[in-house]
Amino acid sequence: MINQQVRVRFAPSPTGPLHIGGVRTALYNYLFAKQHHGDFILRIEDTDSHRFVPGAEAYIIEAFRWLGIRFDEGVGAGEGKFAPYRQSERKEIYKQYVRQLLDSGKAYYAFDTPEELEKRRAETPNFQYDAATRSTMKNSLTLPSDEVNARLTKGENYVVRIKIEADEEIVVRDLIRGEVRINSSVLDDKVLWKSADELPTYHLANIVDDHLMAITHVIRGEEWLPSAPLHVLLYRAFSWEQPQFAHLPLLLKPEGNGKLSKRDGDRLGFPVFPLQWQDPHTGEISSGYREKGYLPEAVVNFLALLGWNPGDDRELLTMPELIAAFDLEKCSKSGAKFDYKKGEWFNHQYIQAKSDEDLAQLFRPIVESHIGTVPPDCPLTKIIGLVKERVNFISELWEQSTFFFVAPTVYDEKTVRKRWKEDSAQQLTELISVLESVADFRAKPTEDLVMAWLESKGYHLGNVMNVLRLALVGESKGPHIFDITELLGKTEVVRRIRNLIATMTE
RNA sequence: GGUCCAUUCGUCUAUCGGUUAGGACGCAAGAUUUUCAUUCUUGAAAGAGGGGUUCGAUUCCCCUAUGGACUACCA
Repeated sequence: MINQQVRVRFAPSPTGPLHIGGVRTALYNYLFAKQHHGDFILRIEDTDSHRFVPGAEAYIIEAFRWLGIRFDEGVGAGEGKFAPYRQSERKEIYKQYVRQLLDSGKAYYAFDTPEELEKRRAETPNFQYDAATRSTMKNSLTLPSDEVNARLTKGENYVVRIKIEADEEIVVRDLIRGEVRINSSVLDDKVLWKSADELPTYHLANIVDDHLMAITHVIRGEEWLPSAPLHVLLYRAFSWEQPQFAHLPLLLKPEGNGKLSKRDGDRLGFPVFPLQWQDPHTGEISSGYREKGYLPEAVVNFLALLGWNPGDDRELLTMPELIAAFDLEKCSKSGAKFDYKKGEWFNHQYIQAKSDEDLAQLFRPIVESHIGTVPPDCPLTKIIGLVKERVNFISELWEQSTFFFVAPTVYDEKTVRKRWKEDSAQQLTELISVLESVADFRAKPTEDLVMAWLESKGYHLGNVMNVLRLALVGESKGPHIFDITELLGKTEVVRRIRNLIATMTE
C-alpha cells in the first residue's frame, strides 16, 4: 500500500444519463487521485447487454469534460496501458478467470432456469442460493459429472456461481466506516458468468478489472456495501491483494424519504443530471446543470461539500483547494438530503467571482437565441457587469437584461398605478429636453444634470425617476437608472420616453 | 421478512469525554438602495428515546425507535 502509485477508477454503466450522485462519486475519486498524484481511470461497465443505451457513454465523457474532471486513462482518455477499458471488449479475459475459479473448485456450474428459480423463491420464504440450498438445485455439485458435461456440450444455458462456504467471518475494511463484519452464511452464491450472452456479471468483471488495472482504492456509493463481502471473498479466491474500500453515503431526496430521483428534480425545479439528456426511446428530455445555467466550478464545489467538509469553515473552494483538502476520513457516514437551494447559492457566488468577459462568452449564445445576431458595438460585457449580482444562473442574465436589447412594449400595471401621475407626461417631456442638452451622456454627468433639473423644479424625485425607469425598463426593476441610460444611448432613451408618453396619453 | 449501514438546528455540517454546542444554506427582522435585486447587521433554530461506563457524556457501549441501502442470469 505505502509507496504504491494510487490508482482509482470511476466505473459507470452506460444505461442512461449520469446521475448527480454518480458525478459526486467520480469527483471524490478524482480529488483523491489528484491529491496523491495518482491516476484516475474511466472504465465502462457494459456487461448487461439488455440495458445498454446508445449515447450514454458519449454523454458521460462530455459531462466530465464540462465539469473539468479529467481522466488519466480509459474510455475517451486516449485509452492507456490497460486497454481495453470497456468491459464488453474484455470478454476473453473474464472467461479465463472464471475458468480458474471453476478449476479450483471456488465456483460451479448451475443449470437452474430463471423460471425454476422464480418458482423456488415463490415457494420458499427467504430462499437464497447458498451453502444450505445448493444441494437441492441443478448444478455441477449435485449432478453427475457426465450429465454436467453432456449439458455443457449440448450448449445448454448455464451460469457460473461462486461457491461461498458457510459460517466464515468476513471483514470488510472501509476507510469511511471502519470494519464491517459479516458472516458468510448470509451471502448467496452470486452469479459470476452468464452463458447466454457470454458475459460476466458486475461482481466478477469488477474484481478482475480492478486487479488487472492495479486499482488501489475502490471509492463507490454505499449501495455497494452489501456486496463488498462478496468482493472480498472473490479477492481471496484469486489470492489477490484487495484494494482499500471506501463507501460513500447516498444523496437523498430534498424532502420526504428515499434516495434522490429524477422525479424530485422535475417536481422541485432543479436538475439531477449534469447535462441535458434526451431519452433515445421516449424522446423525453431531462434538464441538466449546464443548460440550466450553472457554472461547472459551482457544481463541483457544491457536490464536494455534500457529504464531506474540509474540517474548517471554508465553503468556497476551487478545484486545487479541494484536491489539497480532500480526506476520505472526513466524509460523513450518513446520507445527505440534496440541498438544491444551497447549490443555487454556490452558483450565485461563482457567477459574482467570474469576470464579465467570461460571462459574456457564455451569455452571447443566449442573447443570440432571442434577438439573432448581436451587433458588434453591443456592450455585452458592461451589461453583465450591471446585472450579474442579481442572478443565480447564467440563464437568468437574459431576464434581467432583456430591456437592454429590446425596448419595452408593455408597462407593468402596478408601477403605472403607483407612479404615473397627472403631471408625469409633462415632466417627461421636460426631461427629454434636459437629456438632449446633455453633452456627455455617461452616467455621472447625466445624473448630475437631471438631479439639478429635478431640484430646480421641485419635482418628486421618486415619481419622476420611477416613471423614467418604467419608460426604459417597462417595470420597476433593474440596475441604477443612469447606468442604463448610458448604455442605451441618448437616441434610444429619448425614443423610449416618447413611447411611454404616447402609450399613456392615448 | 432477512442482512448491513446510519442518526447534532428545517437542510449541509463542526465538535474526535469537560464548549454560552460553532459555521453555512434557507427563514425572520433591521440597515443600505429614487426601483427590483445585491450587500451588511441581528435573530429564531439542534445532540431521536431509554439504559449503562465515567468525577463528567453530543462524543464510548447496549437496547429501542426512525431513516437508508441491499436482498436478480442489473449495475
